[in-house]
Amino acid sequence: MANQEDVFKKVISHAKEYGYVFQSSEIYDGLSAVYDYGQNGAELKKNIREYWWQAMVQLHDNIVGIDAAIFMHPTTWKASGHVDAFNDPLIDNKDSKKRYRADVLVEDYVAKIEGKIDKEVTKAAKRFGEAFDKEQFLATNGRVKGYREKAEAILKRLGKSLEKEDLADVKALIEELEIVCPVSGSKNWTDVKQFNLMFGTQLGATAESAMELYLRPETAQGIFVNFLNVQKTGRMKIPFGIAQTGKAFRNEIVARQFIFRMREFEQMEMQYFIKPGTQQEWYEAWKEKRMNWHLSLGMGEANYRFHDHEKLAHYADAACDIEFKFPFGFKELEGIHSRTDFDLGSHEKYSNKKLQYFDPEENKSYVPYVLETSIGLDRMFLAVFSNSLQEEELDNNTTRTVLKLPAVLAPTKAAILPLLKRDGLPEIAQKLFNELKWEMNVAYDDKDAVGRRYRRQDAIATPFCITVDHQTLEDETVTIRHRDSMEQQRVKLAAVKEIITKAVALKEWLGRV
RNA sequence: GCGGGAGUAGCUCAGUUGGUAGAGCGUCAGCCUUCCAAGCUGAAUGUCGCCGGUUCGAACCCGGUCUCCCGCUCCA
Repeated sequence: MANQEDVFKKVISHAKEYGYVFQSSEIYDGLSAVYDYGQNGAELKKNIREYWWQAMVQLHDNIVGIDAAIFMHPTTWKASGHVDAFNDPLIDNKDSKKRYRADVLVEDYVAKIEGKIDKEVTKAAKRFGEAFDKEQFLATNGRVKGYREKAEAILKRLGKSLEKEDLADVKALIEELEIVCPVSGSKNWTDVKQFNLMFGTQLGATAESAMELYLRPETAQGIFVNFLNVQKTGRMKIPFGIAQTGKAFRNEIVARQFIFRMREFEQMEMQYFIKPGTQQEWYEAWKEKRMNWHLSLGMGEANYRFHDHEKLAHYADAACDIEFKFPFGFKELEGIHSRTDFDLGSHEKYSNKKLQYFDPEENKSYVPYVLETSIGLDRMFLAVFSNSLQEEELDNNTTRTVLKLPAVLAPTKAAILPLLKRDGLPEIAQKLFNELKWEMNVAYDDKDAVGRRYRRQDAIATPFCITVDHQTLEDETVTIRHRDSMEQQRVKLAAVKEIITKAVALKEWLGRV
């Protein structure tokens, strides 16, 4: 596989060809950045979700899971900051084709003015030496006063226009200030357009009674608004966590790279409620825990790295990503954020409900701090899938395409194959198949030469092939053929169930780290 | 949203100066075969992304549109 682009193309076509991922509504030319999971993809996705859920909820006695609705009260998104922060006025420069946030352009301009003020101050300070009184200088110096008044007027007008959503005036402001594009140096601007990253919809059948709603842009708020419900009914004591998986929706300006950035996607999140002041230690603890979860799948330590956020979001006092080496480079897979008491505190304000925890040890109530781990299920799918797809050169000068998904995640755990379609072999194989299907997803295949059947299973990631041959008739043994090594072992027919069950068991994988 | 590239069978792709569409692999039915895709026979599958235009005639030329990939931008 020559370059990254080729690898990624192979990933996409393999995903389609073997029933993992299809483009949404393909017969109608598809829908931009929306994808469906096929018969194998749905299984893989479900298995990843379960692997996460079991690691977080089942294995932590202080973490519980919920399933909140996608629709939430509109005020939720005011409290969370999304109504303000997910609304960007954007403007393009026609010459450089660069896009900017219109408000940022203006703010940068103001910053320049402030830079001039600082310069004057520095100059004056030099001139006056010890006797320099900065406050007095700022208040009395004519030039500085002019700068300050101009800056204030600009910001005031910008704020007012944004509030009224008067985008034409924002553009007028940019033109009046003669702001130029930093790249092209031209003043050739498009109109300012408002981009709302949240999908709007309506609750209620008639227009008059309808209530404006948003499809949730993140699942986290469903946890925060249920904080007290879960804490009280579950008798939870800090520290404790609430986990959730579910769909979220973002109207991305540019949604690309297959299922990496979709408009509709699924998150797996856990919010860990802690005592204020302990966030640093929990931040470190969860970084390690989450990295271990990834490493348990055996996809190679070198494919992961931490990336600290330099610019923190409005709610966070520390944040990093776990990045994975996708076919198009290292990209964010999971976020670990110390969210402080921003969310619960904000919901307290907007709802007028006390969202606090009474700590019996401290003998007082407080708004807990929150440590969040948030992973994109679809991204995890892409990480596992793209990393597992391999083309191997074999000794006999052929290549095989094999999808080496971790066995615990594989859609089908085993295929039962009679070596020949006669001599009573299919009957034995069928019997084994009927027994195993109560335990796991298994497949039965008696078409074509057995080698070809092995390769078919390789392509869809089935980790084990159980072959019934003539020796089975004599001593009740079968062979288990391993996907990754292509090696076979002969085992008692009666032992097959236990061997496979153990090999795909949670403990076999998560228990390693 | 801008720029570049692309869209023909399930997948990968041919298709000449415009003359009514092909290959390989795969799939299906059967034969043959005691273990790693390559044996034999037969079969199915395309409004050539979509709409319109030019033409006697369009997969091919022109316009529009949709979708995908790459770059820019954005990314809680």
